[in-house]
Amino acid sequence: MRILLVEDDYQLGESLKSALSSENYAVDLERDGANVLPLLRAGDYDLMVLDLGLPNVSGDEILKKIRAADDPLPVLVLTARNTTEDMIEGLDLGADDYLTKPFDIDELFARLRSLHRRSSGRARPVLISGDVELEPKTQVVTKAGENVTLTAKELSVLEALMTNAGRFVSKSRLEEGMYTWGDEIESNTVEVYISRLRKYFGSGFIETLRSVGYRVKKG
Amino acid sequence: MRILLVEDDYQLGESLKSALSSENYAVDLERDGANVLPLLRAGDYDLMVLDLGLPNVSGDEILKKIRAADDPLPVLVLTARNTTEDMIEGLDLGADDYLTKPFDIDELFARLRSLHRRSSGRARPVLISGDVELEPKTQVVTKAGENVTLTAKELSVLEALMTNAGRFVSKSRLEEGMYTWGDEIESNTVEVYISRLRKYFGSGFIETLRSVGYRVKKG
DNA sequence: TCTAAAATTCAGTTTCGCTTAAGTTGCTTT
DNA sequence: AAAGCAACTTAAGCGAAACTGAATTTTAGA
Repeated sequence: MRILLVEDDYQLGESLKSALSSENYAVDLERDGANVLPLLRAGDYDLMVLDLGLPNVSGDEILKKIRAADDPLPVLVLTARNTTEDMIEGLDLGADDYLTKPFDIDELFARLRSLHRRSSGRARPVLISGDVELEPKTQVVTKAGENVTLTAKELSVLEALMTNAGRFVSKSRLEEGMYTWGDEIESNTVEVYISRLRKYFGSGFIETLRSVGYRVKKG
Repeated sequence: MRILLVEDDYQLGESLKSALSSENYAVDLERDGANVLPLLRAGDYDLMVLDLGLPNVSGDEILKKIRAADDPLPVLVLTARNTTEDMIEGLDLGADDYLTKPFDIDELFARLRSLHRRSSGRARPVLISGDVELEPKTQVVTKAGENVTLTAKELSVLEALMTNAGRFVSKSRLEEGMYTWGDEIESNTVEVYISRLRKYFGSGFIETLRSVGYRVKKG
């Protein structure tokens, strides 16, 4: 799950980033509003968290442009303002949700989960492939009803595969879900995790297509 | 997937080329800006990566001309400049994306994927020929509803045929989709893959026209 | 700070897709 | 009808890609 976090305050930005990372999001932190649109164009983000109080380009501007371009990216807006008027204005601009500082970090998490659920095809709380089930919200995984405990990265790979059940997911795509850009990794980490997942779920669970990617079967 | 890589720096050019090749792109590397337009005219490229700091003809010029000619080719610009102004100027000239040196190779990959998805996502839902369907984005192929798993090169040939359904596609055209120019291979590889595809989809699926090429029927 | 678990790297092994090559089939032309 | 050429098919070797167990490094929690 990739998030673009746009926040100019250094302190807040870094701490939000690490909090989100520990919730298992892949986070890119951007401080300069002017870079946001190019980043979005390139980035394949699932969500954006946008501070409205930016220098250079205002958050409002960014939002307007995104929506003008018909980009359906879910956006959660952060702001210091807190009057009802401001809030309504923000939502009218195309924000999907709104949070006023100071806020509770867990509330942010909850809202992000909800946003994501809403955007990624509504009522599908549980991912299923064969006898393996994954509940994204609680990150609980079961095989044939039995609980399986996975580590964060194992989950990240599994989730990427299962949300794309039936389709091949490339190695680099899987890496994207695990890492923030610039974490340059020159290794076979993905392969290792694929190997681990097969140990948990059986060797037939994940199919390999050489030099294309991996997939799990649908349903 | 064919990419035209325009980069005058020898070192960088070569290493980018090999990196892109290993990501399964067919890459042509051009060092001289003056050759770019003729190449584009001939080349059938899906993407272009353009360094702005070229000798002879400047990258800006090239971009301008391409857009003036209404060529919708997705272009990613590379440059050493990195001020916001330059970036915006680049985008205004018609670049679809922008990356400043030094950059992370994985970021480049991500951006290219995204570029391609955007440009091809526009008008290429599913390719259909008879009871065979191919979803280019996900690389999923079905015959009469049944899933068929193809290898990377098999897919490459099939995709080329199906995007040109109803028309004959020459052998060398099919090779282009699989290889980088200069790899000029004197062999019957294409024939081998045609043979394989017929095994999967029936001998009537692909029609041969001697010394012209192959085609699948439209719709 | 220390320790255990997780993440990552490394290296040896295995697998499988690509290519080649050689023999066969089947058009086409004289 | 025969020759010549293009396409078809099959099978095998090679090499790149993937797999996996274990060692090493990093991280997070006590």
